[in-house]
Amino acid sequence: MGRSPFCDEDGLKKGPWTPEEDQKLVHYIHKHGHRSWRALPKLAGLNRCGKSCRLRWTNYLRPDIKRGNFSQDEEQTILHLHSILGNKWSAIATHLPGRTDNEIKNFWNTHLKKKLIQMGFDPMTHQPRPDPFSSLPHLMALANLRDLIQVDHHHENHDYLTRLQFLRSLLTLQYSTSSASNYGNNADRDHILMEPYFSNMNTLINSVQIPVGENNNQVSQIFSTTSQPLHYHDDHLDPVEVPFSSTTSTNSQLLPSNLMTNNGISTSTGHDEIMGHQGNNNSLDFTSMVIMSQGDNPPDHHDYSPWLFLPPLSPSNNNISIVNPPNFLSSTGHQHERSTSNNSTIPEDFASSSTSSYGGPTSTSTSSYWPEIFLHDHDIIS
DNA sequence: AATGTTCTCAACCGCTCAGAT
DNA sequence: TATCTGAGCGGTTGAGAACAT
Repeated sequence: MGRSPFCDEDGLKKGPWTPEEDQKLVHYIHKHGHRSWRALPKLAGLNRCGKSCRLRWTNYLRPDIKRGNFSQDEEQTILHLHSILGNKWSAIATHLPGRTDNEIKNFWNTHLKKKLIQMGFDPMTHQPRPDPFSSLPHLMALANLRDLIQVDHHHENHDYLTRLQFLRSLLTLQYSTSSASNYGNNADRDHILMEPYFSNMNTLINSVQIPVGENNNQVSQIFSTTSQPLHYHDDHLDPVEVPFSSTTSTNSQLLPSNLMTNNGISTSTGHDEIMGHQGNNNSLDFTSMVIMSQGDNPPDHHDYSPWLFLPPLSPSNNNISIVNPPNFLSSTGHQHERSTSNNSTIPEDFASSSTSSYGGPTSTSTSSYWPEIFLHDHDIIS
């Protein structure tokens, strides 16, 4: 591990230490101590800089260094101290005899941070993440999500069940990307994007109100088999609203590259954007995915917020459609009227079934600033 | 078995700060 | 007081190990 050997411009060696170098360093320090790290290498016969010698000694060669895995007690101590001190690794290390700041830092970055995230805590604040739905548009930007969502619906009370199913799909996605730790590929990126959801899974689940007296078997059924796909049965599932709050126009950066083409359409609603392919017939084709965000409502317009529809979730219908609010601005600034959308940003079969929801929040919406996501009962995977 | 991907952690880099001059 | 110097700290890197396909 570490770096390959090479020398700096002064001809001093860098990279991994050899056993011979270690021996020289240990021997010298045992005999003379290390009053001056700068002078030490020359005196010890090492072709290294003093800084490198100090690091090697303090992080590896020091006789009181403890090796091996961190114990449960040590782990708890690190978590506790980190919640108080933050990334003050040297300060934390003073409470863990035999452990170096570097070792603790590495342990934090490779284990404890992930652990906290998976438990639903912010690794920096150690607090549960607030507003679990706040980044839902980011979630929707993941094209593959649809392919991961499996619905098992047997119950008429589909509101909370659908929400749970939605969360269940998140779990699936989390499992599929949880091994990613770097930022270098799409899977990693997806995991990073999804992390707010993953990290908040418990909060998300707890946020779903299960009606008193409901049969919790439904719930346990959804979550009991996180590695098994659920199966979809019901043909008629009413829309369910999933609120989420505002995002910024940088959302477009989160879109899959296949939507960032010249055919891509960006409808700007002040701060927010919707992206999708321009398909045949000048219609928006969101068969791949759709990103949706909460738009501001300028005072002179009724509602600029686009509405995202996750339509017909069925094996026979793979479309994800976008339906515009009464008025919205295109990327060119042209204002579109609801009435001019015949040809057609609104799928005909969809428009009729969801007209009652246009033009503003429905009676069940909790906030006019919350666009609605309609999870329909045909789609989301076979 | 070969190849690709992810994880681990030793080591480096750049910066800050305290003490000396 | 201003400047210099060395030690230490936190963030980052990247080779090799471990794991997955």
